[in-house]
Amino acid sequence: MTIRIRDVAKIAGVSPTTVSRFVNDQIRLPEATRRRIRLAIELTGYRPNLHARRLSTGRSDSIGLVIPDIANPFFARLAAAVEDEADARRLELSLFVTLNRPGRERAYIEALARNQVDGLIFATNHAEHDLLRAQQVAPGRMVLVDEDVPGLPAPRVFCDNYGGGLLAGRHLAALGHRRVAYLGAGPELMSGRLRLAGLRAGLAEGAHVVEALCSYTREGGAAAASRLAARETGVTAIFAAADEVAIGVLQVLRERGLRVPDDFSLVGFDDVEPLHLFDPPITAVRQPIDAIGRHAVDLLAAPEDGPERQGEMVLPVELVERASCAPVT
Amino acid sequence: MTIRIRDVAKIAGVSPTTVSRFVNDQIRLPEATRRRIRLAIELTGYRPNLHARRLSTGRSDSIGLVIPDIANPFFARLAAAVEDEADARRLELSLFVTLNRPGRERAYIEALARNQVDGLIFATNHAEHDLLRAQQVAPGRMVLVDEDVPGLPAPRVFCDNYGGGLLAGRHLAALGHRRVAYLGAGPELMSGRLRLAGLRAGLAEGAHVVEALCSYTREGGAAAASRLAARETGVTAIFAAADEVAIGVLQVLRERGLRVPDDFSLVGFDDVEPLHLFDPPITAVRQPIDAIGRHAVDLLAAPEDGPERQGEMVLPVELVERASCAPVT
DNA sequence: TTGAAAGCGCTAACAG
DNA sequence: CTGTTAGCGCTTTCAA
Repeated sequence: MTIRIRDVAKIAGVSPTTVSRFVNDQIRLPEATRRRIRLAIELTGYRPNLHARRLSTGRSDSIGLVIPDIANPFFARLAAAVEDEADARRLELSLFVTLNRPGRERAYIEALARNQVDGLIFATNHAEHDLLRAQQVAPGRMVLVDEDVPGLPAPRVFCDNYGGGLLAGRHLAALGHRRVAYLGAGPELMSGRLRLAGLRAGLAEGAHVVEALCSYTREGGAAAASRLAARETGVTAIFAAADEVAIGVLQVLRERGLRVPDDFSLVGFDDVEPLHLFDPPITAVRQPIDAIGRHAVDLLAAPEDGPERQGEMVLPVELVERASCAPVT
Repeated sequence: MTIRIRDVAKIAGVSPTTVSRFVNDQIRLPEATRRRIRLAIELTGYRPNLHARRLSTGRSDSIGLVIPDIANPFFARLAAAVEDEADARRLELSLFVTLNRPGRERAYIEALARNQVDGLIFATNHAEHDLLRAQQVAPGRMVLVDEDVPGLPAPRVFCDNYGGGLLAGRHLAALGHRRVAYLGAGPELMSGRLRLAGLRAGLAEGAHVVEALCSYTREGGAAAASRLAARETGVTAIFAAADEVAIGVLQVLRERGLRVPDDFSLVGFDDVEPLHLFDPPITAVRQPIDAIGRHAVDLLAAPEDGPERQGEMVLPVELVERASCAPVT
């Protein structure tokens, strides 16, 4: 007992075509007819069947957001931005969580290929990119955010990773730090490569950086911090290349009775956690997450082959100074 | 130049029906036939068209999660749990964010009515429920979580709000607090009503609670704390009925040079933020967020009219003691 | 300006 | 066990 478009048409005394055009707002009708159709719709409680429309048009007016983990505040914020922009464009948003599993990443690209969604905003946090590169992705239907997948033909929206590292490095250098630890992703990830390079560039000539590579998670940060503590490195400051890493570091430091900034200075990256309420408030590089999300949706919704479909968009970061960095004594 | 099921069928020398059944895994075929079909699919790169399937079956194998705000860590965690369980059941997840706007809430219920999704997991944080009650919701297609909508015919999954308040109240009572502030939603919301009632019940006979009602947001918490500070209440402890509220409180307290727990004891609710790293580490009632999410999906996926389709599920909470509460001096 | 008719690609009765 | 046939409900070309 579903109401079909032809039921409405019959009642309104017009053809299904006319009702369809009316509903989709692509026809100008005499007021009398408008009223009759409107009435018929009201009367029957007619609701267009989305699946039928989608089959017919081949579009779904929906996009997918592919991220490693929605419980991670960084991606949650990104999702909020994407959702808001998508909603403004009347696009439905599907949430695709990968947990960094290649199988899931492939499945979601597959979903795109099946037209389950019209486009994909894709963020990945792991280095096994061969799987992705092998996939055929229709042009204009995918945009990469946060992290690069070399060779994948899609526009990109990143923050200024190098600039962020640079800001952190200079800040630490100004405080006199000459041995600093880098905790974050390795060079196989663009973000790791760039943040580290920026850090190096920002530090004083001849300064030394100790690398303790880890994933951008609390566990990763904690493990890296433990490894670091086990060695005699002479490090006086720590650059955690993600807030989650900083949290892991903080946990380990606290367990060992080490204090920030007295024993180590610390700077984070992302600035999405309530870092200002921590003990101590944490200095961090702030990512323009909202802008990243908005631009990504923009690119997906932009007219095919527009000029902005190409290339890479790099958004500026800023350093938010708080109380976790002190001059070296 | 899309590959249709009949192309595959032709190549494999069978009927479309057979291919359909094969693809949907609802037929046992001679190995030879299996191979021919598999080969044809491989050869053509055939991908079933989801929209066609959905139109044909009337199902979409997708559910929607309706929440106020995905950037709120509580809902982000809930989303993670829901996503995980949905994925395990091969259900697609649409993210519907309302920002507590009644218009959006209605739109998403509408999406359900249109079969855009098969079911809805619905969380709302505001009191204007008339709009919702007015909507017709097909039975078994919606489950309420986190907050109640009186009169809406759907199963419910909540945490033990009363029990949480009780735990907080007893804890504070044991420390000798006799004047405590409640910061959170008012009685129009089930959570507010129950958490407050629990708190009252947990406190000592004759203890006094000062209500400073506010939304479950940082801003709400900050505003309520400011109002509270402006009055001479003699309060020695604060029960923030959500982590976000506690964060707002902490901000205001810090600005005014007030200290926790020296000047005020503080207990939060949810325990989803990294409260253990705050200054000081915050005591809080912990919600079983993952369980809530899983059960919600369960209920949606459960066979129609199963026994568990009815009624209300209340999941236990626990008190996580940290350093934000001190005995009253 | 309006409508008839032909799909969109798949599934599921029903018949063989 | 396999295939034929008739839709699912909408959009859209094309003709009137």
